[in-house]
Amino acid sequence: MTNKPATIKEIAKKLGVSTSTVSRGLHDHPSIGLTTRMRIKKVAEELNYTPNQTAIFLQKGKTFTIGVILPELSEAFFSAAISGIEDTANKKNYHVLMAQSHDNAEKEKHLVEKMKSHRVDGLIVSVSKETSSFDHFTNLRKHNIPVVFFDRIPSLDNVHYVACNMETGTIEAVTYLLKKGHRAIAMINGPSTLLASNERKEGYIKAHTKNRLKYDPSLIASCNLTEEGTIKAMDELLANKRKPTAIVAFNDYVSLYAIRYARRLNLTINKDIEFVSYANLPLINFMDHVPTASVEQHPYLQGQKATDILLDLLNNPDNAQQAFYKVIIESQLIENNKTIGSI
Amino acid sequence: MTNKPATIKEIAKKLGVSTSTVSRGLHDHPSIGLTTRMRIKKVAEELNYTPNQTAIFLQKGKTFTIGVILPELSEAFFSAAISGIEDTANKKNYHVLMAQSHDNAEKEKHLVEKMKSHRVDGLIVSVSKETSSFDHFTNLRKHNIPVVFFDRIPSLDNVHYVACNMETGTIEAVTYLLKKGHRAIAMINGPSTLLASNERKEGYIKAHTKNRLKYDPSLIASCNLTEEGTIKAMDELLANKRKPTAIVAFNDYVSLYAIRYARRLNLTINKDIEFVSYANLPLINFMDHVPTASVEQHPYLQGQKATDILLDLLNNPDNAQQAFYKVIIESQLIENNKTIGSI
DNA sequence: ACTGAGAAGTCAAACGTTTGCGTTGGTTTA
DNA sequence: TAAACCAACGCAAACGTTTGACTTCTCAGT
Repeated sequence: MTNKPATIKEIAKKLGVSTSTVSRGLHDHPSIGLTTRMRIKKVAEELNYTPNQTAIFLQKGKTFTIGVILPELSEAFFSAAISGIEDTANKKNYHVLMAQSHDNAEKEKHLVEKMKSHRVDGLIVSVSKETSSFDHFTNLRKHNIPVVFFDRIPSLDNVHYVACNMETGTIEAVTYLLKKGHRAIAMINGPSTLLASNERKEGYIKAHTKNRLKYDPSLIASCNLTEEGTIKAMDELLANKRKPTAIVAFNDYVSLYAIRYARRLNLTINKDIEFVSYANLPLINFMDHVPTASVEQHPYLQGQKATDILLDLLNNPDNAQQAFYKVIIESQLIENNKTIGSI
Repeated sequence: MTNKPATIKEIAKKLGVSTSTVSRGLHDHPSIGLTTRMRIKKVAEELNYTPNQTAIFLQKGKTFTIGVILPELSEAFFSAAISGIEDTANKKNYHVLMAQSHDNAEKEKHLVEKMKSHRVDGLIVSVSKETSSFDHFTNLRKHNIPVVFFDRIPSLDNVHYVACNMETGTIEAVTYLLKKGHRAIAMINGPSTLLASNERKEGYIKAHTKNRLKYDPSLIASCNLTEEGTIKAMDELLANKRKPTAIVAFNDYVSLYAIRYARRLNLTINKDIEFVSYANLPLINFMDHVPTASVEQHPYLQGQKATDILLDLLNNPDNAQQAFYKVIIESQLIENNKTIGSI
């Protein structure tokens, strides 16, 4: 008997009223008398009634669900981001349908289809590394499904996005090192295909010119973000005529690879060479030899903002087609306060 | 025109057939002629038809969606687990509706309600630390919503779960230390309310008796898993008449807190005192002073298994009420191969 | 030429809600 | 006292699919 969930019909029958009355009663519609309203709610309680959302979805043509497609949940950055998404979505009674592309363009395409057929109200996406065509996203506009991108933004005009400006953080980082007296500051950058790499480079250059120092291109090395790539880049930089005394690394991992390698070369961290990096991973707190500072990219905040934007788009559909949200979160240099220090 | 998604009705009208024909045609029902079937599919393609899942849900009384409630996504363990859940669910064309309890019992209750009204077909749960009453879960049985727990299992009979057996891993860990010559092996355990704590304790004891050593209760300290708690436990253990030369810590974090504290006390890691721990977090690879081994709990695998079980339960509803899946994954000691070592 | 059997479709109900529009009675207004 | 009004509720359509039951047509078998 408690087998199938109770419906509005049953509670209507039990009270000898119509289903419409029950529906309105449950929603406190003014045209339903107070007494019947109470009786309805009482029976609903007794029968343990919970509205069947799928029916409501069908009827309203909305699902109150937002789809999230991101590359890889196990990356700390993304799990923090989805945490932000989830929290703010839930606050507004929206649900989150999540899926990972595993950085596979084909899979990403499929996921978009799935989300579409699931009739998500909107989509939040951080695109896969390998995605080169964005048709599956632009097509969504025809279906009136707004999309908000975060962090990994497609090179498209007319999209909503929130991203972190790496330039300012980089300027901070380089300036921080300059103030500490470093003059030969190198950078291990990421692949030049990434927007984020360019921002870093720009920041690096601007920080130098701002401080009336000339920018030395040979102090910037690119790498593919793997450990081997990092080592290559290190070799390249250390072989330079101007041997760097500080290095800005693309992210905390690259930085840790580099530090590990530097120590293998018997360089003393923070004496022979100092590191600054990006991401500000929590693991930093447990380590002895770490970058002295790290540029925080606020993944949780990015998730929050992206959700805010999407929800706004959903509630004011007119906004979606004309103006485009381009929210830039300023990255921020954070010094690592090492409780132990390098003993 | 491409505004609202195309429906089965429109394609029926366009072809001058009935909606049922279209529906059947799209599903390759034998009673629809090959030619019309083709025409149907062609028009569907043209109109860019994607079935409205919410309508299907309503009609079938199933949502092909599984709900996942877990404490905290930002914990590496859980993000790995949900990765496993998501991947296997997607493989079978199920969707994942995710939510975090943030270790808050009240919130967890709410989430269950939400999942219910969303008519998820089933639930995968890792219970919050603070949950003491499990009614909101047991009630689900009345609604025929199967639940599979993983990792954090409620102390209930008649539930499906997959968990990692900490006992074997602990035995391995202690034996590992014994073989290395340690005789005073301590343990920093978690709260005794956790099943996982008991398993660790059992393993600890069994490892000793197996090796014909007597078990010394004063070498086991409990802590609340915070840094302060860990320090307290360390103080307690180090003050013992038999000063431990090795410590098995509840998880990698506790272990890192303990190591940090030990170093502050000028103890040399791996000489004065050695650590072994649980979780096998990736960050271990980057650190100098780490537990020499760690018990892997296979979060991804747990997620996979839990999903497999749930899907089986969904497709064979009779299974759900009688037999209860109790899948135990053996934990496994993994030595940390430090590429640097403690210089 | 008649029956029976597929083949190929159609009809309509059902899933659980919501909502515009009607329908009641009863009370106020002029 | 009739016209007007309002509170309180019922009717039925609609959302997009699926599916059991029914219809029509064609053709083979006798």
